[in-house]
Amino acid sequence: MRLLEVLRQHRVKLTPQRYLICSLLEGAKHHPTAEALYEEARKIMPTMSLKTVYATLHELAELGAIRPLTLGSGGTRFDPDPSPHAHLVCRKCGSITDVPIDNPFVHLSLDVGQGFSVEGYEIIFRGLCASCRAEEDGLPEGEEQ
Amino acid sequence: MRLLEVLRQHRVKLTPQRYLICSLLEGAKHHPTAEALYEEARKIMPTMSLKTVYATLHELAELGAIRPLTLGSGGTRFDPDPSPHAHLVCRKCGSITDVPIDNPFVHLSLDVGQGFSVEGYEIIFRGLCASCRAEEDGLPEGEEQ
DNA sequence: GTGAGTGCAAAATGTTTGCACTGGG
DNA sequence: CCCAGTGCAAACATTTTGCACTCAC
Repeated sequence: MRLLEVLRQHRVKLTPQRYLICSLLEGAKHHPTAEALYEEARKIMPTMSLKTVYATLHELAELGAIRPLTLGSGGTRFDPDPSPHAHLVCRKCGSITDVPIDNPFVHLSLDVGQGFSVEGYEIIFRGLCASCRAEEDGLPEGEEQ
Repeated sequence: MRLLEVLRQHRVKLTPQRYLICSLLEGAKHHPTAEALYEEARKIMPTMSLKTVYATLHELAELGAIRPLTLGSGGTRFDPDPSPHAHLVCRKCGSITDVPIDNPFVHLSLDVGQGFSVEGYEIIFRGLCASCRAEEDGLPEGEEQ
C-alpha cells in the first residue's frame, strides 16, 4: 500500500491508528474530510480520536503523500493522489471529480513570469456535474442545494 | 461604480453599509480579507459589524461580482476582479499576485469533459515570489517562514 | 568461573486520547 | 452562534536499558 510505504520509508512508526487511516484514505475514491475519515475509522476502531486523524493527515501531507484541498466550504478535504490533476467541484451536490492535467483541455507552464518560482499549483473548476445538470435542466422544481 | 451597479441591477437595497463595503472593495488593490475590510470600514462607520461585512461579501460573491479565494491559510480573501486570472501565492511572505490567464504560460479550455459544465475556475500557483527568492538565495540565515 | 544469552521490570520515548479552547465565518 | 481545527496534559504502547539469572563449556 502506497501510503504505508511512504511512512515506512520515513521511519514513521506504523501504529494501528496510522495503518487504519492510511487504508481508509487509499480506499477512499473521492476526497474525504478529516471528519468523514474519523467517522469511518470509528466504525472499525471505536477509540480513534479526531486529533489522531488530523495528526496523521498532516504527517502524510508533510511527506507529500496526500494533498490537502481547501475548496471553500465544509472543511479541508484530502486527496490521496498527490500527482498533478485538476478538480471539478459541483456547486449543487458538492461532488469532487479528478481531471488529469495532461489532457488537451488544460495546459500550464511552470514559468509564469514575474520572477515567481512555482513549486506547486492547484486548479479548481466550478460548475455543475453531469447528473446535477440533467436534474436542473430536466425537472425545474425546488432545485435548492 | 461596478459593484454598486451589480447590486442595483439585482434589486439589492443599497444601504450605507453595502455602499461603504463596495467602495472599499473597489478601491482595494489586492485581495483583502473580510477582517481587513471590516477594520477599514470601522474607520469610517464605527458601528459597522463584522457580520454585515461577511453578509455583503457573500451577496456580492453570490452575484458573481467578486471572487472569494480560499488559499489555504489566513482566512478567505476577496478579489474585486471577477475576470479570469490566476493567482501567485508566495509561501514565504504570503503575497498574492495576479497573472492574466490569456498569456502563453496558462491555457485552459472550458470543456473539461465528463459532462461537467464549467461556470468558473481558480488557478493557484504556489511558490516563492521574486523578492523572497532573492532573499532565500542571497542570505541563507534563519530562513524560517 | 566465564561468556553468551534470557527474563523482567523500570525508564525513556513516542503516540493517542479527550477535552477545552481559539478563531473564522 | 457554530464548526473546523489546535493545544495541552494525561493515558497508553512500545522500545530500550540495566541487571540479575541461567546454562554450556
